[in-house]
Amino acid sequence: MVTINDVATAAGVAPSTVSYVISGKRSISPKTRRLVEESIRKLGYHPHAGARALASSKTNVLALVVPLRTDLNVAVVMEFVASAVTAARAHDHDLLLLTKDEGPAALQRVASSAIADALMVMDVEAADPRVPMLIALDLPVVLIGVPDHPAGLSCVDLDFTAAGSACVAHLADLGHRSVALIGPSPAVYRRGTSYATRFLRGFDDAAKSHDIRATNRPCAHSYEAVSACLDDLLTADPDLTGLVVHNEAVLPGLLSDLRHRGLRVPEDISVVAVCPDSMAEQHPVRLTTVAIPAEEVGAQAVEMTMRRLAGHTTPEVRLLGPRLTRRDSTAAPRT
Amino acid sequence: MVTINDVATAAGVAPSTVSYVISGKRSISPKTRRLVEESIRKLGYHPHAGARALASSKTNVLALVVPLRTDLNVAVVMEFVASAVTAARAHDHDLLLLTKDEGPAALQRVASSAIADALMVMDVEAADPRVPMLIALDLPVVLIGVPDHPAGLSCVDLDFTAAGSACVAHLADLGHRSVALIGPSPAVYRRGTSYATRFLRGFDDAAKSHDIRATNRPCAHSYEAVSACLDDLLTADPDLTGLVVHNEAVLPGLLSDLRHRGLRVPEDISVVAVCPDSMAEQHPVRLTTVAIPAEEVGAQAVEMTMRRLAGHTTPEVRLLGPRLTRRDSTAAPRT
DNA sequence: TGCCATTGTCGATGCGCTTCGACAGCGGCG
DNA sequence: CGCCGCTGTCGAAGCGCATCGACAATGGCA
Repeated sequence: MVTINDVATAAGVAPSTVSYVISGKRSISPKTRRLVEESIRKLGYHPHAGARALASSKTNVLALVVPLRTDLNVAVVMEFVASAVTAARAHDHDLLLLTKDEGPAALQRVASSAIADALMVMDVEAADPRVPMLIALDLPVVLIGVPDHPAGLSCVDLDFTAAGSACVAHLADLGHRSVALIGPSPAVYRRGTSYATRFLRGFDDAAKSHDIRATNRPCAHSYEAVSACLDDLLTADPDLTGLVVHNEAVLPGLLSDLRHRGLRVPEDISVVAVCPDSMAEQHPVRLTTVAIPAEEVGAQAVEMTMRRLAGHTTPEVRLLGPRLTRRDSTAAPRT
Repeated sequence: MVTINDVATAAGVAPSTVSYVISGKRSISPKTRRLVEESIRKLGYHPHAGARALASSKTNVLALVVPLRTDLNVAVVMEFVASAVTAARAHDHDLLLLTKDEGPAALQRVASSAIADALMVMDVEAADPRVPMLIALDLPVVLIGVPDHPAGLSCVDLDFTAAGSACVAHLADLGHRSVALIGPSPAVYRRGTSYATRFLRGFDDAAKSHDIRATNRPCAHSYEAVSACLDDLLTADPDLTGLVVHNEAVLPGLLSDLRHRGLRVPEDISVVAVCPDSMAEQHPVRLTTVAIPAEEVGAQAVEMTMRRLAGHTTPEVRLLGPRLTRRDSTAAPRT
């Protein structure tokens, strides 16, 4: 293994000088800098991460806690993770992956073992048991999602309330008078995942203010569940002309079932989906969507984390404005 | 921060004794052990990861390199990652996530900074530029996928050749005489991803040995591509009765399009999909599948890695046998 | 009873790095 | 010309732990 001493010897300087060349924390003459940098390159020197962590109390590692369950969109999680990793690397940090399954204890462990410099936590529930622990932790923490009591924690998320409203507003503007929300699986609501509730609130509020009929129904992933869900909604209101789908996993089944029932999209029924833009084009009808900006959320989360690490201590809550893209799955209802 | 010294003082022993209690590398009297363990618990002691890494040259971290591209199934990658994280934790290791985008240099960096004890690399191409570098690395390395020249590296993967054969055999056994393979997107082949080629080989071999007509065609993700692909295949052979789909992303579009054409599954055409079992039930017709055992591959990869870390130096290549589950999308062709 | 092997514990050392105080050299100023 | 304040470099200390050799205490055996 190549150490800082090897580099120092090769360059004919003291080890501390090499350290200062690398960190830039003291001024170095151009000549010395060149000498040292050359030796580093020539020897292929990389500082030992453990030694560095020990001496400086910084690991240059960010820990990310992700949910593993499958009743929640895998593609979104993956997109988020990808973007977080990339953003972290851009700030010269690595990404350690933890799972929600490990519970609060894992967070303790990571914090007190000095494995990571900061925590990012996905899939935060309204009354998440991890929140009080995270607050006590005295590491920078950024939540993806917004719990009921974020206290001193930073949060970032799509503004789901606004997203719910945007979907309804779009349909209302097209002239629809009766719409339904097909929500996440019942398990998501049961868990108290806050985005589901927030979206529903936005949906209901907008329906009220636009004075249109609105119902909603959670829906599990299986084809049977989707089919039953549609049965319910269409029976309850045969005049239903607009569907808001806040559940990416059911989209294929749903569209297929609609066609099977002889309902054309968008002629007979309009569909607005809440999903990543990348999914919009994978269906026979290009979907009008409110995008889930997983990539942007990931980048923002990292950026907020880096700000905290840089000393900005005031927590922030960032809610990203929804972006609705009209494609081919929505139209004015037939009169 | 609580250090080993604090624990030692609290327990009235030397720091080294505490260390030995934790590592179990020397015998300790029951009395002392109890005393120390109690102090550890009481103080909430967790060894400092950096210090430990420095002193022992072990990080208890596994690095996993994943592909970020989206032309390859995200769900499979995610499932794999999830299983790897879980398995790693079961062995008291953490998982560091790297992306394929960072290229070979990132592997160098991780190795020579002693950030991780071993590397697991997904999405290995036939002539992957990372392979020679990995061989030179002198860290334990486990590849997910099989390159042309694995030299001294361990590999684990589904036996895609056998999987391709199994699909054809199943259709042939049902009485089909003409089948087609809808493969991954052209980009996957272009990249030289070995599983695509291996699957195709198994498919062709089995077709030959069962003496049935077989064609194949790569297919991109968009609905248009799927539709064009079906046009081609059905034009080329109107008597086509069996489809093998080695491309999870196109399944929804494909099934939808088949129905649109008036082709019923399985009455008019049988479909065998290669995908995770979890996807089989999400479609109107429950799909006969050869499972992509991402979870098992992840667990095996970690297990192989741990074996290497434990001193088993001989590399192994493990190919998991394919498992075909018959569901509702395959049947005998109408005569 | 005396010796040796075993068991259990302790101190000291060093892993590779960052960081702090010290200080030599130098130019600018009065 | 002499002093001061920079700039650039060095040496030493210490981060928290694992590990090695040393060694006291103990028990078994002759």
